[in-house]
Amino acid sequence: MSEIISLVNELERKNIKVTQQRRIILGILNNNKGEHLSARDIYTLGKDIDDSIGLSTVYRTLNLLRDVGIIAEYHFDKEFAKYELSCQKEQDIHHHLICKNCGKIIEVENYLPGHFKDEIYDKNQFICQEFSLKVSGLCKECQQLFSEEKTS
Amino acid sequence: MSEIISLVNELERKNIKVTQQRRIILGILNNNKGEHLSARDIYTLGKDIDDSIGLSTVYRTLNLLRDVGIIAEYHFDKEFAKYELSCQKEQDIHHHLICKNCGKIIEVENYLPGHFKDEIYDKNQFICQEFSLKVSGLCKECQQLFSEEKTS
DNA sequence: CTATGTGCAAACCATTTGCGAACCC
DNA sequence: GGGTTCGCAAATGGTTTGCACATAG
Repeated sequence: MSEIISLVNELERKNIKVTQQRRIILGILNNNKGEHLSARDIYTLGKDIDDSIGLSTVYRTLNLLRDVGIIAEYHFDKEFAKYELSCQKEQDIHHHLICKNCGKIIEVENYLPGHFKDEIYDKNQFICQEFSLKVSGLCKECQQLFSEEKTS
Repeated sequence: MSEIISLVNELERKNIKVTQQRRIILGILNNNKGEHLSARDIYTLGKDIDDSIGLSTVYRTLNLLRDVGIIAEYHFDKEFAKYELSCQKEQDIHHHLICKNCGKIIEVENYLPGHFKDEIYDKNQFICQEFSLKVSGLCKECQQLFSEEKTS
């Protein structure tokens, strides 16, 4: 995992101090790509590496990384915030299907037409930096549960 | 505004009691289509109609209406929840551009290909009930601000 | 050396909940 | 009339903040 170095470089390039705690948090995010971690998850994982790390530092760091675009923050349902490294490559972009019944989150590929960023700029003069599609509905398993209920 | 009647009918059809408070809240949502109201906004507006209405009733009612699909709940940024009537007609579906600098929310038409619900079902056996696209970036005005900063 | 970051504990605040009274059907 | 809903006030819990100390550069 040498990608952590490029993440640290990105901080330096933005004139953000690279502290031990920030390095730890970036490492955790980098080792859990594709996962959606809460601030508490990251705090717990961080404790294993450096027991003295504080929860407020985790929050402050996550807010900082979000503001400079290194990580993405999601709010699924009424749950608390979840974080993951921002997608660097266009083909890494994915979206989320959220089951209204069991809360499961399924990641799916990007369904949006490639030109949609341009379309948004042409029509609204709005520069799209990030986008995320949230689809709510019923997952395969919960559909079956409901059809069983009806027949019983 | 006779649409309020069809909303009330929808409640009755779902065997949900139609109380004075629920009628008031539906009315407020119906009179503010296209707006994004917070629970507090609705509470304040409701007070003007019936001063005795309680904030917890507003929350309980909004949760109820959300669960049965009559209203949509949004979480923009770190802000608290915002609500609006669900789109009844396909062509009412819209998405949101959120400016990272000033927080302004711009509504735009649905850019997604019409067949995308089917695509999601075919590939993931997931039934799409609702979907919303959130685009973060810079609005026209804030782009100008940034370019002025650079030149000064 | 100095501005910035950190840990702790307390504060914050939108949202939820418990309970007795009020209300809809 | 009986179960649901309401209003109030108190509790909840994720997130933020104030402050004294530690640390990066």
